[in-house]
Amino acid sequence: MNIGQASEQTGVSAKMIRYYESIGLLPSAARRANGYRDYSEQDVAVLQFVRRTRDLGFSLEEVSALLALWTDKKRPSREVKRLAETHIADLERRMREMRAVMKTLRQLAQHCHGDERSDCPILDDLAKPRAPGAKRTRRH
Amino acid sequence: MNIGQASEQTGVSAKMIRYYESIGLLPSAARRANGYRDYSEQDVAVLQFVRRTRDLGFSLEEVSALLALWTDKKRPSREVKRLAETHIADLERRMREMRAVMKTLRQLAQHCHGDERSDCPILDDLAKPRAPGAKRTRRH
DNA sequence: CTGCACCTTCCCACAATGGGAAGGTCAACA
DNA sequence: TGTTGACCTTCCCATTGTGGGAAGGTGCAG
Repeated sequence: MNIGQASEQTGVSAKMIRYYESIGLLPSAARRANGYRDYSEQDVAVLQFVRRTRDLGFSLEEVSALLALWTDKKRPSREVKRLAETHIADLERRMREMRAVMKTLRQLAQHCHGDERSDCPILDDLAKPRAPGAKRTRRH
Repeated sequence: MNIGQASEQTGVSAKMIRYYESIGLLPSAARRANGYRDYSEQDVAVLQFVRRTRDLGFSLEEVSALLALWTDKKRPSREVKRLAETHIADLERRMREMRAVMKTLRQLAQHCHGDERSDCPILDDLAKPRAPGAKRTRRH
């Protein structure tokens, strides 16, 4: 089947399918005489695997590792579990950070009257030097 | 003061200060005879404002809007509050998504025995077509 | 044969940030 | 005085995923 059909069946855009192939996440697709990529049901299954793991927030690098584990019939399930748990821990850390930020923001918003008047505790507070312990955390 | 001092006092890297200036988030800094940027206490206050709003997860675009509201003495506080609340709602949405994903992942991890054996329900499950209602949500 | 929908590759853009090269400047110290 | 090292300057490149679009080939339906 053409890349368009494969895209439709998996929810992965044609653009991304080509990109995944170009970076080596996926093996080179079979080609037909006219140069069009040709996808089998097997290929579609792999794309669905990628789609699903991406939906769960795994990075392409992690997807790649999971894919390798998936196709390696002899790997121990321990590795898979470790990957999943690392990812869960990461999500937990990010959620803790977000909770703290939301708490601050809610407090700020609560004290802002939000009307025609121009004095606004939110802005006053934002202008202060940063809170102790605030970190340069990169969200991904 | 030099950009290095300004960076140290605000926690914004010199690289980023120059970048913020280049994209127009900050006005062009004053220059000394030798071409070095020269920062006043006022400038440092603005940088601290930026730093703090960034820490709270506002995008540069949102920071830009907040900065404009901050320096416009006549703006109604309603606008600021709306921006903050939009941001809070966005964080809440993302946290809901993350919670759902974590629930799925925890269930998967729980059923994976995680030992030497190779059969692994995580991978089996990931290989299935995506769950109904799964969306292509962009995290930022 | 024409038109349209598809495919191909290639380059550009985004958000924010860091890395580093190549070169100018300044202060301190021998 | 000269050198050294810590600054500063601009400029380009990489990152992570994704989309947009150009320029050109293909295939099918009317």
